[in-house]
Amino acid sequence: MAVTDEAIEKIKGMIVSGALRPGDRLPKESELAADLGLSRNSLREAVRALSLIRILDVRQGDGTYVTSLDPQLLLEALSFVVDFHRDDTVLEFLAVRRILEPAATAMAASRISEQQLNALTNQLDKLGNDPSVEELVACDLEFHRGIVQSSGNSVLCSLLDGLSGPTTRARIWRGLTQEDAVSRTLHEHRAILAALRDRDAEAAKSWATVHIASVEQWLRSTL
Amino acid sequence: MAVTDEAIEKIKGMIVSGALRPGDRLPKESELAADLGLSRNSLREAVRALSLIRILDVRQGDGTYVTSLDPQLLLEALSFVVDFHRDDTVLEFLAVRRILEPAATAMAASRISEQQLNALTNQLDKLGNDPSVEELVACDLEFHRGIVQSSGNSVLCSLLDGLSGPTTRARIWRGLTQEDAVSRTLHEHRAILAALRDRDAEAAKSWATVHIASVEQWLRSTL
DNA sequence: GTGCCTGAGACGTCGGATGTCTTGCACGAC
DNA sequence: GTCGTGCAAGACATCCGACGTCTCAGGCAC
Repeated sequence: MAVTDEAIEKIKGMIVSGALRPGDRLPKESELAADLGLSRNSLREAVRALSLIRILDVRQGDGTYVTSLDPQLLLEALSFVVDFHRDDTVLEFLAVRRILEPAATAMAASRISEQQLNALTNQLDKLGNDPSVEELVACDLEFHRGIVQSSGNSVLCSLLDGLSGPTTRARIWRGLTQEDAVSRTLHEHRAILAALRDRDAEAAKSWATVHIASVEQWLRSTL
Repeated sequence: MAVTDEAIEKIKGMIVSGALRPGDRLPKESELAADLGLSRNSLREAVRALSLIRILDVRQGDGTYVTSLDPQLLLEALSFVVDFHRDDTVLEFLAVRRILEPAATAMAASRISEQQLNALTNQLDKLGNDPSVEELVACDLEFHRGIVQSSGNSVLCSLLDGLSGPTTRARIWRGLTQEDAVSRTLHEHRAILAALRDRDAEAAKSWATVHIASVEQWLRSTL
């Protein structure tokens, strides 16, 4: 194994074993390189790789630190990876989202706060009845993110956030080519929100499924 | 933005835009560095970071290539990230798995081949009635992976593969501390397999839920 | 035709030099 | 005494050039 890969594993080991805790500062590059037995150049490759996936946080002029290691932060790297997927796998991502999002919405039904419900309502009201496609899709993302956050599971939330990225483009195409898509989306959002307000997990789940399935069906028919 | 980060973005852009396709070979380091306007060292940091998440594949003495970009390959990086999570978030991972795995099992019910069913049967038979805990957990992983592969969604499959890692340890603890866990697991596996053979998606889903929920419940009670 | 050998090409690693940024401290004005 | 400015140290950012190691292809011997 290359020395850089060894260094990656060793740093990973230090964190997993607890020798380095979230927020801790690493020894300076030259020291750490000497400790691990490699050059500073090679060590930097390892550090850079770990910082790309949000394990380390390097601050020029200051030092290198272990991040909080929150699921949210680490799964952020997921969206970077997901960006690379080509359009022919969008359907698979969408299928996964169709599994997760209704479940998250159902979970949210029993946990969402009045405050959050009002915030979602305001958000939908503000959008009006005839938004642009871009506005609608942005609102769509925000709406679902708000609900999923209320599921209380940060891993689930981050995962959906990462998966939603690649389907965003698909939703924009749909809005541009399918005429009733906008009004249908608005209607479905209202229905989901109403179900949440009723604390009706089953209804919320069903509406969420319908909501995503309609995108999926459209996409499947156009590919 | 640092030159290395710029390089990462530029390489990413070349791939996403299609200028570089899966399997393509990159210009040699010195050339690419010159093209992108940075030193070879800095470029190498970018390449190393992208190879950690399986975007690039560097082969010493040969060259640097774009990987296949399969969902399977890219989500493999997920397990690397997941390794960093501390035990207090295992429950959240397990909750996500409890959503995905039953859904995947249900999908498999209508698609799984006779051949695959027989393979799973053999696998369970080979394990016998009194396996060691380690054997059981290894078999458990293999069993579920086989089923999820039959769901026909490679994104789903890779995602579950990545999520299953951190819960593995939990399952081992359980096997060691809860006496009837082994026999119960064996029984549940048989039940899932029987449901699949009957092409009964609903039953398969329910058994899969029960299967995971029992681990989850035990874990929740011991933390 | 087969197999070994060799050389070119490309990545792997290293050491050092210089630039840039952050931070903390000391000094001086108010 | 307090606040603000300026300097200096520490740490990361970037670069250059050199040498080691590995892979692969082509030539040569059998």
